[in-house]
Amino acid sequence: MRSSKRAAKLAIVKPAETGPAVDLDDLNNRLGYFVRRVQVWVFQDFIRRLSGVDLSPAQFSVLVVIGANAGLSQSALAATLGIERARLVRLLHGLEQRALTQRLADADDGRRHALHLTRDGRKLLARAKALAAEHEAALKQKLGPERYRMMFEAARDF
Amino acid sequence: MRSSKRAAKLAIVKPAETGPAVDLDDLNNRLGYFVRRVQVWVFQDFIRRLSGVDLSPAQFSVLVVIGANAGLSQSALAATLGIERARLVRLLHGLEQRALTQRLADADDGRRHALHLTRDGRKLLARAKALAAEHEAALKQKLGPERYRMMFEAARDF
DNA sequence: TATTGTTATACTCTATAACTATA
DNA sequence: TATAGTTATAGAGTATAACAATA
Repeated sequence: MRSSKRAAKLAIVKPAETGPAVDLDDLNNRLGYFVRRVQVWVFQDFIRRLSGVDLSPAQFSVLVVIGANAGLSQSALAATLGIERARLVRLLHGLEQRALTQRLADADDGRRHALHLTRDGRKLLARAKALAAEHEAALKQKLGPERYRMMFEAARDF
Repeated sequence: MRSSKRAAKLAIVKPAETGPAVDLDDLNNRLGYFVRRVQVWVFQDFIRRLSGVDLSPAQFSVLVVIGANAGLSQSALAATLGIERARLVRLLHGLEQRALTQRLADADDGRRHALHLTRDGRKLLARAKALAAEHEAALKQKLGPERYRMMFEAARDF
């Protein structure tokens, strides 16, 4: 990726022992196989680009949703993102230790925690959103504009 | 899903505390977010449908590729599927314990293992392929024919 | 020196179950 | 009874590093 220009120019770097090309057989007809490949690329690129703010895809999505829905409960957040409530506890614990989020007492329901971003959380989220936008542009370039638009239209609201 | 007809008819089952609908904010503009949601659904459905043959998506893909490329090396298999060589070792160990795969000595290169399916492996793979085809049909139905075709065209060969 | 397969480690994610406190 | 948050556990998946055997 990084040295694609030079590699294209030199071209003598050995084709990575390409070999006879492995047959994927039935996997060629399994959409899930290719969706997974896209997803793996997305996570790798996302993690790399957000390494400066040290946020995983899951942590980023949690901050985004809290930021746009201040005061929501952990259950609501977990259900929205498809994360297990049990896992969200540790996730929030990590974010809270970094002073990015807060769990406040919910006025209406003593069982619930009202989730909020701290001032630091809002600032970091703003930086993270900018990096996530760069990641999105990279994905668009990787797929090409047509395939990107097509996949978005097909996957939206799933 | 299973009781969608009855639920639509009764409708009194309480809308699962739908609430004010959580705002996804920027996530609505992140293709990776929706790709991940599709991928999670795919894995869950796949695992459930192949529970009878007790194969994970990774194990299935390994059997398929070995089946179509008898004698290939672990490195080639790992590179093809994007699996770490180290992880493939344990994966193959599990399949070998179930007598589904074999690691034979490679005639040309003493370092390599030539991977093969056993007779049981071929038989189980045939059953698994049929179940995977059912999963594919379910995914197509879940997405709808148009979105399925669109996503496949966009994701193919990624 | 580089590659193949292997072992080991650590961390994340997923899936459960069980517990508490509130409702 | 049911729900919200928590703790604990076990199994996958991921990412490394290091090693022996072979090239």
